[in-house]
Amino acid sequence: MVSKKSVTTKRLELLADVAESYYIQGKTQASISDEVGVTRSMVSRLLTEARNEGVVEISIIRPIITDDQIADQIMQRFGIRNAVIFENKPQHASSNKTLGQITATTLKKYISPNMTIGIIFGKAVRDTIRAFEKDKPLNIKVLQLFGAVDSTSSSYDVRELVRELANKMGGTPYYINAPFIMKNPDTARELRENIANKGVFNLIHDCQYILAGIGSIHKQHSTFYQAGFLNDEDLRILQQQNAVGGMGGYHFDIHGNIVGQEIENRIVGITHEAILNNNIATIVTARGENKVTPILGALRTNMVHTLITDLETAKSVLSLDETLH
Amino acid sequence: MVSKKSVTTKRLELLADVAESYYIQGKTQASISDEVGVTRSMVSRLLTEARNEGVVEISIIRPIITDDQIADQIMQRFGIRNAVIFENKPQHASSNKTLGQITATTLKKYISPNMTIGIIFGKAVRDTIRAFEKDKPLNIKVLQLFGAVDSTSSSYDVRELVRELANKMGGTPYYINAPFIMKNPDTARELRENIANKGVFNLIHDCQYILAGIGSIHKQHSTFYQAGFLNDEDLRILQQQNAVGGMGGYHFDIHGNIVGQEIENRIVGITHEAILNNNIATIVTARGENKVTPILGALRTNMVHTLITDLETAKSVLSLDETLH
DNA sequence: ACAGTATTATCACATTTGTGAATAATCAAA
DNA sequence: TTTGATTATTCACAAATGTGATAATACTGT
Repeated sequence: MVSKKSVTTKRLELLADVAESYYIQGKTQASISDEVGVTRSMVSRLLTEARNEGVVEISIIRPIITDDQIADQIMQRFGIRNAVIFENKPQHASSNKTLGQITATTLKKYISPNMTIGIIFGKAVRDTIRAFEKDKPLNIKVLQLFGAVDSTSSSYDVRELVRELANKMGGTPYYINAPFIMKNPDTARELRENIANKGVFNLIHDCQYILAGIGSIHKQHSTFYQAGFLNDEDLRILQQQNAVGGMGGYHFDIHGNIVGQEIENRIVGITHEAILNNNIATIVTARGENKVTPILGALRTNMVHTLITDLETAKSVLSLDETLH
Repeated sequence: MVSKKSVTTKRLELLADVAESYYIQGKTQASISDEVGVTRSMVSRLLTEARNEGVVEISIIRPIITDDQIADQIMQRFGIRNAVIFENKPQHASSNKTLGQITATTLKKYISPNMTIGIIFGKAVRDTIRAFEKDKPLNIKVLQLFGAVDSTSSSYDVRELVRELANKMGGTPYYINAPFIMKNPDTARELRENIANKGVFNLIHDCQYILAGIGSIHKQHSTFYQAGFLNDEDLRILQQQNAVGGMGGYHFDIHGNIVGQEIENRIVGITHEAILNNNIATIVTARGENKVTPILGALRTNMVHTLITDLETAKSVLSLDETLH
């Protein structure tokens, strides 16, 4: 029982010790050979063995490169306040993960103590929250802006996201205790006005920033559809009204007009008017081929403050904008 | 806009390129200097710069060392089938994380395609699932064995855990759509029999393994209490009956007798009888000072198949067992 | 205990790397 | 354009590392 495996483990320990002395503590192989009690030559050989055995893990952290020219173009063309466009690095990392990282970094620049921010969920927002690194507690109120209780089939739980971000910011989460969409507009209104949700809806007026993803309204790409938030009928209605995408509960067409009002009425969450009235800065994060049209629509609504995307997507949005004016 | 930051970024890119050539591709500094077009001396200096700037991240992966002697003692003393006891490494890593890793590894040895397994949540189980590394899809049914919908204040979401493990095993999650505990035993029974949960409860009979954490019943340590699953009154009842710990919905005293039956009756989940009858192999993972007594109680119930813990805890359990026979 | 195998030590030498100091090139701002 | 300041080059040498060949030692299984 102590035979074969035990020897291997002991060896791995030795390799780890030697590797740590060398790579982490920066000792010379000669000094390590003294401490460990083997030849210096052997230390050299142990080090290569350590790397072969996977005891040493070396990773290179590449900077995220932004393209400020294209960002300026986007800002000017659509009259938005800020744009962050990062270059895609095909071989190195997942663009979605990078989008999350750079969105998290951007968000961090915006927030300051005691702020109130809201989140409109989506996969990019999830990636942002995951990439967000905790540091100083900032006492920030993090509001869930749309209901979502039944995330059984979804790949993320909205409450959990709100909680995680609040935790990382050293703040407080505020949930909406309701489903995303109801059958009846009256029920939706009732839930918005329900005492359990009163807190969040009152706080919305204090919101300085909203972190938002953009949703597609095609079955194949819509996470909201896949998560069961929207059903076939809902999508059909939206498509009929020429919706090209949405942010949480409201939708817009390619010209940036708000459409699908009757869907919005049935949704438990912040209305698009609230965002316009309160002049909240909306930070929008999205990327990918199937997000080009939705992003263009969103930019034209004049509700976007900051757009964060990758170069590929940004270029497509610009050229699509030129085609469809 | 392209000035200062852009230079820095360019520099970081260079550092990353050089570091990758050197550390990852294993090129010599001389050959790198040719490619990049700088002096060889400069390459040497760039490499140290890269490490100082945090461009190069080196980590040493230490083997987890197990103590098979103590494991044998535990197995013999309590008549359980397997025990994995790992040595604590004070300086190197969090023991909780290590517990998760070794539990995940052990679990991986047990499972094979098309199995059905159940999970009884807890912090150690969360850490296990987080540490579990996805590889071949095994088509495993992962059952949530206890209800839990209102995890607002909890640091983990049970559904999410079930989903994540199922995903990592390439299988299917089965949820219990109910709260953990009800006020009324009849409501609990009703929920167990409810069509929405029928699926899970039927599948329990196919369960080969259960991954379980052990809960404390003291306010300060009980995650279930902190998560609002159990309230003051519940804990009081359990303490009155000399409960020392629990696994999901059932509790036991220091002698391994099942207690708190009326609490168990109000809980929506698998009963302790089901586990005994079906002869399911229960893999228990827990560690820490405040888990010593609960672990001892659990071992004495004869429902534990495998115990995974650290050396410190294992020793305490053994000596406590000698004191209290 | 012993043969056979695997591992490490020993030694010697070639490569590779680190570093100081002086010089040259580059760059930003006046 | 000139001037400081920063940054890289050049060169030379010391220090550290990699590696082959052989001898010594440790380990395994019978």
